[in-house]
Amino acid sequence: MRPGPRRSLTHAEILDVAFDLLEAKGFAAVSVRGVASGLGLTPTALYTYYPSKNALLRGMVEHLLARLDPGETGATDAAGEAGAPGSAGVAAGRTRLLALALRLRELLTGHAGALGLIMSGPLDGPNAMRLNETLLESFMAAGLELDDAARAAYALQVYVLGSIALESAEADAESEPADASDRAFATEATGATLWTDLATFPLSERTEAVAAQHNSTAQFTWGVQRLLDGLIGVR
Amino acid sequence: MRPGPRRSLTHAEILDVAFDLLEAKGFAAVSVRGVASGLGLTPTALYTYYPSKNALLRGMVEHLLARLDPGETGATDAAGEAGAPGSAGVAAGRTRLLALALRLRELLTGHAGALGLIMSGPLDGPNAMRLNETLLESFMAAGLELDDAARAAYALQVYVLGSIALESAEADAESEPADASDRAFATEATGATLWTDLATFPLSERTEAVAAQHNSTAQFTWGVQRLLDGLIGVR
DNA sequence: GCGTAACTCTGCACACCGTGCAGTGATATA
DNA sequence: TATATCACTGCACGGTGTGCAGAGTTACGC
Repeated sequence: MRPGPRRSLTHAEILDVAFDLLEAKGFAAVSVRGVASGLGLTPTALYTYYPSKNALLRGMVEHLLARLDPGETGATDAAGEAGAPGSAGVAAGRTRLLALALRLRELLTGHAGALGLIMSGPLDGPNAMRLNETLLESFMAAGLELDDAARAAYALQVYVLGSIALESAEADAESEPADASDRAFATEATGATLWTDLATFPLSERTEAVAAQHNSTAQFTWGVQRLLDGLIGVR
Repeated sequence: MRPGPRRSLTHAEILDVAFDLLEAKGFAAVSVRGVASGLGLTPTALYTYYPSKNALLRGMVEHLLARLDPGETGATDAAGEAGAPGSAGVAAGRTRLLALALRLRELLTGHAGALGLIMSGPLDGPNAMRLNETLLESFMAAGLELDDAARAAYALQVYVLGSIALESAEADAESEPADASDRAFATEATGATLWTDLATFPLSERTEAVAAQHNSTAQFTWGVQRLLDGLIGVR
């Protein structure tokens, strides 16, 4: 056993406080000082547990992914091994993939600004690897060969994270009341084009109703389904 | 004409300095103070041009998107209008979509940490709208009906941005030399699982070579192609 | 049993951040 | 020419991540 006094906190306690802060006050409120004071100790004491704020954020990502629970591993196709995957295996794999995508989105949108966490580093923790492994299994159960499964697994993660990115970008803007003036400044900045009316873009105007629903679960599901169509489709 | 002294700077000059900073020192270096000093004036003077740092960032997004140049509008299918789109129109639409996706990615990856820009607010500037309109046109040229085109356009943007997100997350980590210790802390944080060897995930291990190429243009193109398969496919 | 090394945690400090506010000087209009 | 309006400066405030020195606690080798 190592010398020195015992630690007064567990990493789990720290992460819980961090997530409380994230949910209550948003991503910007997750500061070293904020978390530390929430735990009743000095900011620098936190550096005993995590070598940097970034490491803290990465720990949060893992903590989140630990709650993913990818379900049973692809035992269904373990029987059929190298044989041609039956259509039942394909359907099961696809169902599991959609469920994973939805669950992942749910986890990430549940905490405002979770995207900032993911951008704190690559997804290479054990739980992230577990997710990747499950995705690979599912895609192979759906009939893909190994290398394509790897690409497909990455593509699916890309889609989910991109979805979160655009969603949170829009969510941020809603909290800001100064829409018009901000936009005016921003567009004036480009020089040439003044602020253009929506009517200038006829197609965009006619799809306004659809665009308003872009962040809904239904349209997220639609997008994932189309992506899966392309990924595990005939070609 | 309004009273008061003339402005000494144009918005374009400000944005140029901001982009220089972005490319040279990364997203974190794009600070109000940094940009201001690069222009030879006081931080608060910048607030004459932009009401907030966020407005500056949004201006940068528009500046970037202005260089997108979506090419000629879908004049090819304007002739055939409501008639069934010929397979030539489909191919042309698809080609244009892929080109747009690649160009967008190129623009965003060209500047390190451009994702932070996009997350500064929704993509609702005139140039973003122009992009959206072009995407809608192309998807309709490829045979989609209006509402599906809207969903597809959003899905494609989601994919491109997600791709950038994961890419920049990995790029950030490469600049950090303290890999092992950071990771150790992060994974210890989850409590249960210690740092697990790659061998624990057999499929991930076998796809390591493929995963190493995830951020390449080739695999980005592969993903977009699969997405387009699903979006404009037979179903 | 005791020194010693290792460890946690505090206090202070630094450089930086976004931005509000008051003041100064230039400028076009009445 | 007086005045309102603008660009811009200087100062200040409260916040950020984190490096460094020291104080106190603990387990191990002698």
